[in-house]
Amino acid sequence: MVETRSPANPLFLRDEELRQGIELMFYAYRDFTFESDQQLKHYKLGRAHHRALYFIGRHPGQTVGHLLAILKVTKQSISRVLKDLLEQEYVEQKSGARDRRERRLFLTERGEKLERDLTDRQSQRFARAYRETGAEAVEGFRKVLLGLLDPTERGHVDKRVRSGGR
Amino acid sequence: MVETRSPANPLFLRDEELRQGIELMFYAYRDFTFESDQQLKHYKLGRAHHRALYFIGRHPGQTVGHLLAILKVTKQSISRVLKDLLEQEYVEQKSGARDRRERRLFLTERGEKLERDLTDRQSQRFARAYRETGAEAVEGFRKVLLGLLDPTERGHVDKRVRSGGR
DNA sequence: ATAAATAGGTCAGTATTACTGACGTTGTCA
DNA sequence: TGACAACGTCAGTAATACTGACCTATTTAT
Repeated sequence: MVETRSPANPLFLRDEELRQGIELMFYAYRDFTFESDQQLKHYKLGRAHHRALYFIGRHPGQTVGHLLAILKVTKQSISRVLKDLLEQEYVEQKSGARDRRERRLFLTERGEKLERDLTDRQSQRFARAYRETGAEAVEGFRKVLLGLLDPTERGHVDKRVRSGGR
Repeated sequence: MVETRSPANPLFLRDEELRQGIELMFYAYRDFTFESDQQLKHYKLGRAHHRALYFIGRHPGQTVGHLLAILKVTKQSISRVLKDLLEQEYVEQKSGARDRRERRLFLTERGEKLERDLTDRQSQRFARAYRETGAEAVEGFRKVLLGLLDPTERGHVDKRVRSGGR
């Protein structure tokens, strides 16, 4: 390792630069999730519930399968979370009009309120960061995050994100 | 909710913009962790082991307490991970020269090799994203990530990251 | 010299998230 | 009617992380 850390080595900057990115990503995600995780405790819910609430709110009427594809977890894993959210009436299901096997997911009023309560903290964090760094930095931020995605995912995510959820 | 989504509402862009950031962050982190998580299975280790290996490699000789402050977990939580890494001789401890209560942590040769193996995938992902988006975007990316940190953390993290681990 | 504080470890119990594999129901479609 | 798809569920397991209590070794302040 010593040689790749030598300032004389042209690989130094590159490796160092990449590691700085990795680390910043870790630290930012750590702090980004912290506040809403705290908030979730009051409701006796976990981070997985927030994720589900968020994406159901973002893509109202999506199917369970679509949610699974976004979160990349198993259906056994989401089923517990969804069960909790349905029981506590944060989420409701309607069977698909065209294909009645599908269960399309929607937030209830109550669910929308909870989702906002949880996401607001994260939004405020982003608002602060955006305000402090400016539009140009934000544009770079978005570009790099998109670049970090799996190439196969990039198209879907870009479309999903840009369309504002619909 | 409808009113905040109206294009006529000046809050529309803002809220939408913030949510796009939140989502991109989720998607990027999801993909960012996936590959090394797969790799970790071969070694029968988990993501927490990678995190410990990474930061021990990054800050050789740091104390257990320092590692805890970085990862923000409890000592009971890190102890299992550290025990595994010590047993499998990826990490070694040396008691502090000045304060012998401290156990300073170092990667072994073996540990460095494993750490590189795991982190390389993530570095390559960053390298690709950086290459595709350019230096200006990368600068913005870093700025925004720093801005997302807890204000109390920002100083420490910035210093840690910029100093290249030492 | 001794008491308090610090660094670290450990035991016990619990919760959350997530996994694999198997099986069942309902509904679509050829 | 039979294959397949969307979804749910049962059972078992694993990883991560938590709280709380208690212990040792060592440093530091009185």
